[in-house]
Amino acid sequence: MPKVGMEPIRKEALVRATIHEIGRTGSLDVTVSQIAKRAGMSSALAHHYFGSKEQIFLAAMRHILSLYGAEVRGALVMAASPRDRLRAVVQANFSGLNFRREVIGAWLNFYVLAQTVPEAKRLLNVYQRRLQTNLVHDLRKLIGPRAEAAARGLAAMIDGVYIRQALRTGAPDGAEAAAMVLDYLTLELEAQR
Amino acid sequence: MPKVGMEPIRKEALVRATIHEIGRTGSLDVTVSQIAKRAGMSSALAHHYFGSKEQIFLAAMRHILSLYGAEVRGALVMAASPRDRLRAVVQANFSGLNFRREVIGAWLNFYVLAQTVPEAKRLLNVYQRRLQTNLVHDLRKLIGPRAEAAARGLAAMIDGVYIRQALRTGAPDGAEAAAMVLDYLTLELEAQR
Amino acid sequence: MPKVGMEPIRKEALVRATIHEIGRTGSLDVTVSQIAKRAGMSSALAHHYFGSKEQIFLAAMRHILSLYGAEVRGALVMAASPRDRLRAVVQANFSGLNFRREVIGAWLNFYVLAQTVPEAKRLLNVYQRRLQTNLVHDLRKLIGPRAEAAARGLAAMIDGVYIRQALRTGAPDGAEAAAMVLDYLTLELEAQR
Amino acid sequence: MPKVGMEPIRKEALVRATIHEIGRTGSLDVTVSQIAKRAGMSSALAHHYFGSKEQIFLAAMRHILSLYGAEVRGALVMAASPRDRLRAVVQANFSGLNFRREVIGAWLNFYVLAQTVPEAKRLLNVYQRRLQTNLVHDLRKLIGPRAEAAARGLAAMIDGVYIRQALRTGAPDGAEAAAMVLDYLTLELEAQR
DNA sequence: AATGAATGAGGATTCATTCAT
DNA sequence: GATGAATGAATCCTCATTCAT
Repeated sequence: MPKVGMEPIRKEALVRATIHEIGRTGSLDVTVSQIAKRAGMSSALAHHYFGSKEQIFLAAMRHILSLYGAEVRGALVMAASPRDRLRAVVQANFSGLNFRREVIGAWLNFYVLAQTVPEAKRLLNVYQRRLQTNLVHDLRKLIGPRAEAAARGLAAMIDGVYIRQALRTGAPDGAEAAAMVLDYLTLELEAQR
Repeated sequence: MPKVGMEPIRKEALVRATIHEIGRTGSLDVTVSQIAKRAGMSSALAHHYFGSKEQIFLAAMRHILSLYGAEVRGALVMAASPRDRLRAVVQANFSGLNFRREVIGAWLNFYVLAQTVPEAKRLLNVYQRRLQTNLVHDLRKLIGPRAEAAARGLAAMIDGVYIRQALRTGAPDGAEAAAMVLDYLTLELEAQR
Repeated sequence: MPKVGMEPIRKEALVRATIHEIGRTGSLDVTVSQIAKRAGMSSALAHHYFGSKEQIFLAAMRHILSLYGAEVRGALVMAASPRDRLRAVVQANFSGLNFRREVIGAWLNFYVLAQTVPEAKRLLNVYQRRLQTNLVHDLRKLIGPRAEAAARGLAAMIDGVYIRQALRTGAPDGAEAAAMVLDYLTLELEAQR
Repeated sequence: MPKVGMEPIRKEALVRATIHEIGRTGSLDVTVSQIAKRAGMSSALAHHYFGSKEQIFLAAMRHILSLYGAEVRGALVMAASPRDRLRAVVQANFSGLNFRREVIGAWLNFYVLAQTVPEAKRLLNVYQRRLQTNLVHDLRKLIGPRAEAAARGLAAMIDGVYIRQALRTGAPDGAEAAAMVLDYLTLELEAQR
């Protein structure tokens, strides 16, 4: 019987290494060899499992989006009121495994990848739509017809905070970042129209 | 007689071509040859004038930032009250030569370039600081100590709108984009604290 | 109990698959994996049985040459006169399992293989000598000293017909091919010198 | 003014080197680096001029076919009667720059190339059609309706002689090869039907 | 000023082959 | 007997950059 069951282990190692390398260099100009080396294997094996560099990148994206989704879902189970849920969603963007230096760097580069690779674009669109849906769902109960516009504003600010963090030096401060968006959320909720 | 005074002409052609190509491909993976070809010259000449690909990119960045600055200044001369000035600054981000498809694509990629090239990072920081200064200057008169935070929020949303536009298909709608940020500005100004 | 006696079965499957793949692609640029996959096993097993890709190719050659030899011998048992025997030999080249598309493609590539691999060259030389011997044996009885030259001419034409068929599209027409060589044979036999 | 006019020189050097290398190794498994090295340049330059390995191969094929065509045309100008012209065409196949070891090796491999590359197939078809036309043109005057079949036989034998020569060791003997085909030609011309 | 010529360095990808189980 | 795992060694091709003219 062959040595078996390595595939998921190797793939995960490669995905981690990819995120790490993209985050470290801040760029998609990462070689498969670099990634493979960091993951402790030959570049040939990386190709064996993923077929191409593009697929490796996409797997890394899916991983990040999946972590993100889990974080959001995790935050939501604890929230009761619409107000709490909104705050939870916002905070999930800046907590846990999400708002780490390397993930932020990777995220920025995925936006670039999406300019070229249709599947990357699709994945980002899925992410955006989910966020929008999540926000609108609760906003509507609180501010009615203005929910859509407010959700777009919140989503834009979240993305903006991410991209700006990519320029900063030093460790990201998730609390500070969340506070900024939460302030905006409060304004929207308290606006009297 | 030798051709004289070609340098600024050539350089400008290269800068334009660079922005165009980055915008077109949505990526920094643009070859010097592509750029030079579009600018109507050989890649050797491009190197002759700029020395390296990195310098070409930086010149393109400076060009975009300079266009941006001019647009903002132009908008400010017509504005009288702090409120008008704030609206003018916001709108300048989404009007004229700024909020075009190719410029948006280039902008996104400059954030990536800044991860690797210190001078690019410096340039983006200058841009951010100016925007912040501009906003705070007038916000302070209207909302006092909350000016700093509000300015950061506005700047983040502006960047977020840019990055999100990069994912969209079709021509950018500057008016719609500006409206989103102006709504947020209004909220900040009307907040009662 | 271990599976026994698999070796000949596996080997034959590999040989068939090799001929098929070489014929299909019309080239020796066939990977061991492709061959093994078609033969329903892993490429590791292919190596286990044959030791190297070269040995797989050589086994395929031997297989084809052996089919060829059987076809010729089979044709000869039914022939009585020298004239009949000559016609039988010629026809055997273009009948049965020989003049099939994939075998023709493989044959052409074996000539290429023979340029590099001595054993392949040796095998093709054996084939050529046998054909020559067969033809001369009967030709001598009919046309005496001109037998050698005529045999060389016939053999050359046979090979030429093969190589030309490799360029054609569509199914090979063995009857037509045989007729061409038989016409030439008739000329040699009827020549009056 | 730039250093200029190298292109045809480089291209020709590459074509020669390609034929040499294919002939030497007897295979298409020749690397661009090998070819470029023999042609006295970097592999990058080879790509610069030809774009791809396939194009280099095709250029080599065209070169050989063009030499071949020139040889045939050269032989025809001196021939007067149909009989002379036929002999001239046959002999041209085995004289001059054609029936050299390396060219023969290349020729064989072009048949293999034609299995994969459509343009290579087209080129070989052109060659075959021209030869056929040449032969039929004069044969018809001498043997009427049998011309077509006889031309096919002659062409097949010529190709067969080539492929068989590829197996031999030592320098090709053009005279001997031509004699074999000329004998067959004589038979066709003298056949009484 | 301008460019064709030229290359070194590198990168994705492939594949025959070996190994551990 | 059988195979998934694993890799070293290639190979094609690209590209920023330099140079001679």
